[in-house]
Amino acid sequence: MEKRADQQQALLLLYPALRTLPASQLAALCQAATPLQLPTSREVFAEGQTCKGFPLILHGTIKVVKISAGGREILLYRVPAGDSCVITSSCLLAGSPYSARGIAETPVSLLLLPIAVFEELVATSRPFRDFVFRLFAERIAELMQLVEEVAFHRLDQRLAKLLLARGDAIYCTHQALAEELGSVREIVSRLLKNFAAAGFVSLAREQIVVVDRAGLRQLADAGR
Amino acid sequence: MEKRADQQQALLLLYPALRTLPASQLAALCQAATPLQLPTSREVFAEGQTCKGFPLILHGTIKVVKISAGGREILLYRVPAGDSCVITSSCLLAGSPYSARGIAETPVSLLLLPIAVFEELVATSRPFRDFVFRLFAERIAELMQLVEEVAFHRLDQRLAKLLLARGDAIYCTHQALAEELGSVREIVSRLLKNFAAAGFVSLAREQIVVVDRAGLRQLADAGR
DNA sequence: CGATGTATGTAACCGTGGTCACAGAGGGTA
DNA sequence: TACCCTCTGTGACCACGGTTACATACATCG
Repeated sequence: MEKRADQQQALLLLYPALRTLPASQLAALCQAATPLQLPTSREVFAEGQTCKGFPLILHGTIKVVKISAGGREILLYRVPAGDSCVITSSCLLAGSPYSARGIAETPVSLLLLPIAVFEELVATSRPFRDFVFRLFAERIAELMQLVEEVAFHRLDQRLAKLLLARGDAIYCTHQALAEELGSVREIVSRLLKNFAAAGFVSLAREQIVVVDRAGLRQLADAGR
Repeated sequence: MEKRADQQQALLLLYPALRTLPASQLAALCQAATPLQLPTSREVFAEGQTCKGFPLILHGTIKVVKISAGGREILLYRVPAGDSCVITSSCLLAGSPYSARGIAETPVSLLLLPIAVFEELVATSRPFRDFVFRLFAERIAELMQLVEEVAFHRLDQRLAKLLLARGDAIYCTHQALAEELGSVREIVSRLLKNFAAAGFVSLAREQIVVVDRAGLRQLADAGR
């Protein structure tokens, strides 16, 4: 099978933790895993749902969000290729249901490892175990940081930081930025207008160009 | 050593995950661990610090908080006896520094496991591994919930929820409640006054008695 | 070309919650 | 008793950000 061999290659490139596995175990793993393709905007998992396996993401990114009663949305974190969605791991390991929604931000292809396979890997492979722990640790640190920002930082600072993290030319709608921040479109538009007036960015339809990174940086870091 | 035997007893009671260890390994573990006593308000770890070991808490509770530039504080979670501070685990496993502060809320006694011992336990003991994973999973779920609440819920709702979780008679200052919520004393006082006016609670110095749980509940759950 | 849908600009309005500045009140100690 | 310290009450004030309600711009498609 050409296809399957390619898949193994891709897997090893993205997940160095799997490189130390004996070839037989790797083959067994690929055998047992379910490959899945998800279109953009497809819901990967819903809040309150129990979970089916441990996903290894090969292409694309998944966003994990909380949605408020009023329909507002906030991004908790992203899961890019090479990572796995720890919220899923959470469920696997604690047996608790999901507490957020996962949505494919791009077309996504992933391998879904059955729970039994996952548990065996964690038990037998030190690199894989380290990989999983590291994922947990990073998510926890990110989430703690997010709590601090939501609780203590003004929206303009959070928006500035978001823009800085996105590179110099950002192609997305104000609505999308608002959802990432847990706010609403009008406010993001207003703040962006201020940024433009201050010469930090220039605006066009579905496009924000960062002109003065230093200025934005200073705003984002004000009072820390 | 009487003392050491007692310690092992306490450990097994609080940490069922350790019960399956062979006696020899358990003894070695207790041998290698450093017992620590911390007074109330002692800082257990600071933000940005790298970490010394994996703590098993025998008595008391530790609170983990973020502190804003302006000195305001928000509680991320508590670590009671029988748990371990996963933020520490995080650091252990990811090698990253702490991203929050830990403070003893009561007098605390704990055993600090050296990293090597912790890693061996995780590698060899399925119950211990499950225990650690479960801690991670629970913290992540809690933190996601916290993000949602801070981002989308009004302070009166969050305060109501906090009171409900604390039982019928709550002995603490408004300042302490404010710090738990990431707010300030004046606002908590104002909201409590409203609660009292609505007949939900009765107030005295360092004391809040919940009179109408149903009323508080309804407020806390409004719009979900 | 006009029509429709999506993204953006923008103004008026106001509720929540944070800041500041005090005034009392309760409780312990000299 | 007088003193002091902590906790609480309270009012004025205001900034941030969310809501509502439109008006425009821009793009795609029939």
